[in-house]
Parts: sequence; structure tokens; C-alpha cells
Amino acid sequence: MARITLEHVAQKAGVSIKTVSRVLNAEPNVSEETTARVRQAIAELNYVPNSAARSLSSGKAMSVGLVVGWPVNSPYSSTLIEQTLKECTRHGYSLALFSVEVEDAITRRIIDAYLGRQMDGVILDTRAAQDDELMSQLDALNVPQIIIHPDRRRVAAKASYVQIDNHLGAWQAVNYLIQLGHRRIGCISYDSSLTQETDRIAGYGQALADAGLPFREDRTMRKAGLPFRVGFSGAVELLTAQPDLTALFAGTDEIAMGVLAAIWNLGLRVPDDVSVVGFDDISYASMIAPPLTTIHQPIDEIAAIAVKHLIETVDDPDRAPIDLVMPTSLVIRKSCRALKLDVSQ
Amino acid sequence: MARITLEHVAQKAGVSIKTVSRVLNAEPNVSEETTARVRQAIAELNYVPNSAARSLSSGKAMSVGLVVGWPVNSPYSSTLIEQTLKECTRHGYSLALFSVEVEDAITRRIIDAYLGRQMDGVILDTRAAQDDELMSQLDALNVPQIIIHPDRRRVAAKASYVQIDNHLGAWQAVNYLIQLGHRRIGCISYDSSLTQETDRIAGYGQALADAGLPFREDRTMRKAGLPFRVGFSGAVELLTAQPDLTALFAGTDEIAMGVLAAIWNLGLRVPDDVSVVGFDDISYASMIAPPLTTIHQPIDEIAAIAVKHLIETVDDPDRAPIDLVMPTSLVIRKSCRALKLDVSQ
DNA sequence: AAATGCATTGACAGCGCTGTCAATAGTTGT
DNA sequence: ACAACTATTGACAGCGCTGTCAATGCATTT
Repeated sequence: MARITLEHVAQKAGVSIKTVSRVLNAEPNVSEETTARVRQAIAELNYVPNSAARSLSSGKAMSVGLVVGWPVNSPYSSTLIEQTLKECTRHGYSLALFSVEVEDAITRRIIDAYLGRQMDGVILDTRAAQDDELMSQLDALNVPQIIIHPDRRRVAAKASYVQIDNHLGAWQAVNYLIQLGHRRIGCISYDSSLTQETDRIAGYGQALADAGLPFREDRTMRKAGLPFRVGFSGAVELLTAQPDLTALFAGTDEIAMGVLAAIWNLGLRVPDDVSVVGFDDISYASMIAPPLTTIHQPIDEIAAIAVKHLIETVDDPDRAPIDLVMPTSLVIRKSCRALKLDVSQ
Repeated sequence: MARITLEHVAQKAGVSIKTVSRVLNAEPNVSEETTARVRQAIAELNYVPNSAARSLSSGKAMSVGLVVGWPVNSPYSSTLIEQTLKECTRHGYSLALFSVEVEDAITRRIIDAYLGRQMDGVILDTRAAQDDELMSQLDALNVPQIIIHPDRRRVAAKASYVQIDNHLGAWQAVNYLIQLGHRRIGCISYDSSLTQETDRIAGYGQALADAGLPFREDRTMRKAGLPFRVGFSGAVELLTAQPDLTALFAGTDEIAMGVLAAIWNLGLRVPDDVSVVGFDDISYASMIAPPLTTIHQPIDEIAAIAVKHLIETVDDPDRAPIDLVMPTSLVIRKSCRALKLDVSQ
């Protein structure tokens, strides 16, 4: 299978390779007839431009990096990857994937990928942007970057951000429970200093405060470990110590899944005995039983914006950085019940 | 930031660019002193070779494609992606990801990626290799390929395979239940014509037969839909119609998770009232409550072999194809109990 | 009719590397 | 001491594309 090049197409269409190149890149100033002739030749020869030659010549890798901040096989990360991949493809870019979890020497790997012109810029997710060594090297090279769910702003560097308001999201979740008539609401989350976690807990507290309810430390479980375990053991402890809790707010949907298992294990039912709200709206949330009421974060939109802005920044380094907060929304499914309406108890 | 090239390194080390290239590629016939000098220069200049130039010049993309056969955010796919990525990185290759789920014109996209020299070969997972259009085009171009979990052999083409024995795996699972004393065992799986699913059901039947137990169609649920739902509704139906079942074999771990939820919802307990075995050993399996006894399939090894063999085939097109069956193993956790030992009932 | 402008096209020089082949130096054999 | 070899190194030609700039043709202007 001899490789088809511009040369072949040009010959077939009876034009110069530069003209074929123009048609390929939709550059102006090519007559319609010529364009048609070239397109025909391209189609007939089934020509696809050599991406390496393109990159070398243009100096653009046509690829963006994504550094995920959690295990690749977590629901959140894999959805982010899926959406980012989709957006890259749409823009004609390819995606270079990196994971802080699996790779040693991750900083080296990412920097080398940039230096080796394998990517034009990088999207950093949550914990990926926590790596000071990585960030300072990225800055030193002035690598176009956008951070998803930043834990903090980076004063020195010219970075862009896309995030959600975790505080508000948690507030929406807990406020919903309060509206349903719940008064004794527990909270289960990670024992982490990430603002993502602390904000969600703070939002829980805020919702309580706004309703004139007390924030009780003994109703707030902060546990370290695997998400499901955190939810399971957290719920067991909380419900054993305080059987009068009628609702539980879980810091993530994965935690919520552990919470559900715990509730069942205690011989209780969801939502009959205990209502549960999660956070993130991972794909499982709608699939499990009962379908989980949760706070949706628009990963698809976040990915779309991140990719679009990053590419724009690559094309125009003077592009102004962005700092967007995407809206979260309450998705009501079947894991909560209204207390007041239940006259049978 | 001026880009560092071979030229700069060569100048600094006082050699020709070709010699630097030799050191870079570990080619023979470079004296130790020269090598040291060049390495020093590379380190000092923080030089990283331009991958596009490399690809263009060598004609190798140094990249392999992975076409996943399930949603990217499924536990199986995301783990496969993670492991494949790891192996590619280890070999100095990059990974180009494709998903049959999200992408329209997937065939076109993959073929173009190959034609555009963005990848040297492709790994096809399960359903990805079911696409006749894609496969025939891949064959026409003689694209190096390896198929993970093939549904069938492809007589015409020179393809390699890595798979597991689904029949045996299911047999291991069900035989374990039988050894524990279970006699009335249900099976819940997808209503699919994929051999992956039919083999697992057949393995279930075989284990029963080998123990002299009857295979009963009314104990075998085949349902279409989302994994969790399949498990949930399948288990509800099965256990409602036949409350005397003491164990359930789920076709996948995701199905098993739905089964667990269903059992709890029916007011029963795992493993006290019903034992459950899954298949796949997804990362969740060990995290949930109770930790799921399941059949492990070595995705890490499968990915390692697939990547290694594919790269070898790329480097040597005459490399003999492989057709490997990787061993599955029973992972005993906490979702099954021994019936005979339970004297209290 | 000459001058000007614009749309269209092509020639050609790289981009940064690898592959080929020639050149050089050092070593061994006779 | 000279031929024959081997180890080491470099010169140079591409790989297939894009960017720059010049050339051409034609319509418009004065």
C-alpha cells in the first residue's frame, strides 16, 4: 500500500501541491472549480494528510493533554475523559492522556510531552493542579493551560479555570432535604483538605444555618479511604449512633452508593426510612436502585469549554484567561421522600 | 522559549547531529566518551526530541490505537484504558483512543487516523471488532491489529487475539457455589448474542450439569438494558418467583451490583439469605458491601500482552499472530456463604 | 492604453529528525 | 610495512507538509 501524498493528489487534480494544501486547510483564494477538482482527487485517492508532516511544518501538535486528578477508572475521571475526547475530536485535535495516579515521574512525562511537541497545551483536573513541581515547570515554559476544579487560584501564572460552586451545590442538596421536611440531616464526606470537600461540607452547614437548624459536628462524618467504604462505614456509624437521622447528604455519588448499601445492611430502606442525596451525578446515579437524587455537575459542558478555550489560547497566546463557574443543578430521582406528606407515620 | 533541536545539542557536545541522534536512539557504535558528552549536553539543554519530526522521518507514528467496545466510563473500559495507557507509556508509545459508543463515523475516523499516520496499529476490544465495515477496511489496509475478547475468529485476516475463557470462568463461579452446598442457583445475564454472554450462561449450565443438577430455563434470566437494571429487575423477578433460590450467579459485576440492591430491597441479606457471585472483578467489586466474590479477569496482563504484541508486529510485519487465552480466577470475598456449615437454619 | 488592484496559483525553502553511505581513524594480520 | 578490517563519525538527502513570496491573469481605474 503505497502512501498517498499531496504530490499524488496534486498530479491527479492537475494543480500544485500548495493548492491542494489550500483546499485541505480551507484557505481562501481558491477558485470553486479548482476546489471541486481537488476534492474529487482527494476522495478518489482516499487521501489523508500525514499528521506528523503537518505538525512538523506548522509547528502545532494539534493535540491537547489531559491530566486527570483521580484514578482513570473512577466514574468521574472516565466521564471527563470521554467528554474531553469527544470535544477534541470535534475540533480535529487528538488527546494525550496522563494520570497522576498511575504514572511515576508524571511531571517529567508531561513536560517532555510538551517539549517534544506532542501537545500544544494541557487541561489539568482537580488534584493534578496541586502538584507544585509540575505547575511551576508548566509556568516556566509558559504552557497554555486550563484548570478544571482548581483547589485554589494561582496568582503568579496566567491560567484559566472552569469549576463548579461546591458550596452552592451542597446547599442545593441539603436545602432540598429541608424543604422536604427533614430536620435531622447527616453528612458524610472525605476527610480531605481539598476545597472541593470542605466546600461541600460547608454548603451543608450553610443550608442548615439558613433554615435555622444547628450544625452538629457529631452529625458530620469525615472519613479517609475508598469512596464506597467511606460511605458505608460512615453511614453505619452515623445511623447507629443517631438512629433519629432521617436524611443523609453524601459528599459524592460514590459515597452515596456506600451509604445506600449501609442503610440496607442496617435493615432500613431508602427512601422510606432514610433519604439520601449525592453529589456529581455520575452515570451510575440514574442506574442504581433507587435512582439517586443528586447534584448534577455538567462535565460535558466543562470539557467542552476547557477544550475550546485551550485551543483558542494555543492559537492566540494573548487570549484573555477565563474563570468560569458552571451551574450545578438538583436532579430529583427516587432516593428522598417528603416527611411532612407522610401521614402514615 | 526557543525550541532546542538536535543542532543545538550537537553544537554543545561538539559532534554532528547524527551522532546525537545515535545516542538518542541507543544505536551501536558510539564511543563511551562521546555518549557521555552528548548525554550531558542533552541534560543541560533539557532537550526532548520533536516527535513529529521523528515520525515523519522514520515513518513510524509511535502510537497505537485502542478502540473500546463499551462506554468509556464503564468500569471495564476505563480500566482497560488505564492499563493500555500504562503499557504504551512504558514502551515509549502514545495512545490514541476511540470509542464505538460516542463516535459517529467511527470507521472513517479510525481508518483516517491510520492513513494519517497517527497510529501504527490498533487494539480492538470486544464489540469494536464486531463492526464488519471497520474490520474489512482494516484488513484492506493490512493494519496491524490485535483483538481483545473476540466474539469470533476472523478466518480471512491475519489478526491476533487475547481473550479469556468465559465458559470456564462461569463454571468456576458456579462450581464454587455448588461446593459451598448451594443447589438452587439462579443466573442473571444480558440478553445478548455476544459469545461473551452466551458462554458465561453456558458455563453456568455446565457447572450445574457436572454436579448432576438440572439446568432450568426458569432460573436463567436474560435481560436487555443497563447493567445495574438488568441485575436489579432480574433478581427481583427471579427471587419473587422462586424464593427458594439460595444463590445467584451474575454475568458481570455490574449486574451483580444491581442484584445486591434487589436482594436488599426484598428485605433479604447477602450472603445470609442469598449468595452472589459476579464476573470481571471490576475495581468496585472489592469496595462494595459486602465485598463481592467474583471471577477475576486479568485486564492488566491482557493490556500488556496486547500492546507488546502489537508493537512487535508493527516492527516486524512477519511476526506470527498470537491467539492467547488468559486464565480467569475465582476471588473469594464476602458475598457467598457455605450452606452446609450453617447449622442454625 | 497604461496603470493599478485583486484573485488565483505555483516555486521553493524549510520544519527536525532518521537512513544511507562515505570518510576517517585505529587495529590486526602477514 | 602494507593490506584488510572494524569501530566511529559526519555529510547529506529526504520524510510530507506549510509558509513566504513571487508570478500570472484578469478586471477595474484613470
